[in-house]
Amino acid sequence: MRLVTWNINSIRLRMGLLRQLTSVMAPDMICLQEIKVDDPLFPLADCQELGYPHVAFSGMKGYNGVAILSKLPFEDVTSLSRCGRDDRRHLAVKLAGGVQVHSLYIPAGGDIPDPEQNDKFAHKLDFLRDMAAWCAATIGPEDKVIIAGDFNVAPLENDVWSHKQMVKVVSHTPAEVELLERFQASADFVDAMRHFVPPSEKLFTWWSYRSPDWQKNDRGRRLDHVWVTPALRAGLRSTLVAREARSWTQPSDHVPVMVDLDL
DNA sequence: ATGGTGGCGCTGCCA
Repeated sequence: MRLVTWNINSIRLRMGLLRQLTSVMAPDMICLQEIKVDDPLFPLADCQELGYPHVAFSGMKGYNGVAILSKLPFEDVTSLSRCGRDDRRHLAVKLAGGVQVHSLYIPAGGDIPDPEQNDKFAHKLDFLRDMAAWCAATIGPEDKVIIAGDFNVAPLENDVWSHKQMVKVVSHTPAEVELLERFQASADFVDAMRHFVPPSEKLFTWWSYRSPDWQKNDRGRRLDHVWVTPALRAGLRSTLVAREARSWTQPSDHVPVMVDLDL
């Protein structure tokens, strides 16, 4: 099974790029984040025309929103609310055979890395705690679960262009990294990308819109992740970051991340 | 130290 996760930053604006992605990579499943469209306006027919008859989506007007496109049939579509908010950041489906696939969009957290001064950072930390508690309570040791999405945290030193210059910048602060690790430990998740790429190697999935020379300076971060439970570890086959997508016409600031695995 | 860009949708909010 080939799975791709992508923060598309408006599905309606980038339907053409989604088509490009499907023709280049031919994924069986696509987890999308930041679709930025209310459910009644979701381009369902367009997604099905791309070869994905099974589509789940949970959107809202203007912000957030997650979706799952699939060639494989699924059931038990669940839109999960986190931190008592209905902000459309977590969607789960179940494939035949019981494998769960989740599309997740963790809050970015604003600019100031202090929960006392910044409600958005407090929300991000709460969201990470919520995920850890929920996974610990609902995922058993034999369960096959894939959680993919924009986690908005770059945990390792080589998940950012400069650990030293980023350690006080939201996305790479110790408080977030520690809670992301707790979330990861809650179901003993395997980081599928780092399963193949050693931690000594830089690996990014996002480059800011604010640096026009993003290729030259390469000041990226690895904000997008695919995690699998131990029951799927032996099935992991390969991973790829579609870095070239950052140079597509009118790109998202995130690029697609692909993982091949046997279920 | 600062400001830099982009999407939504029409005013600032969010990333």
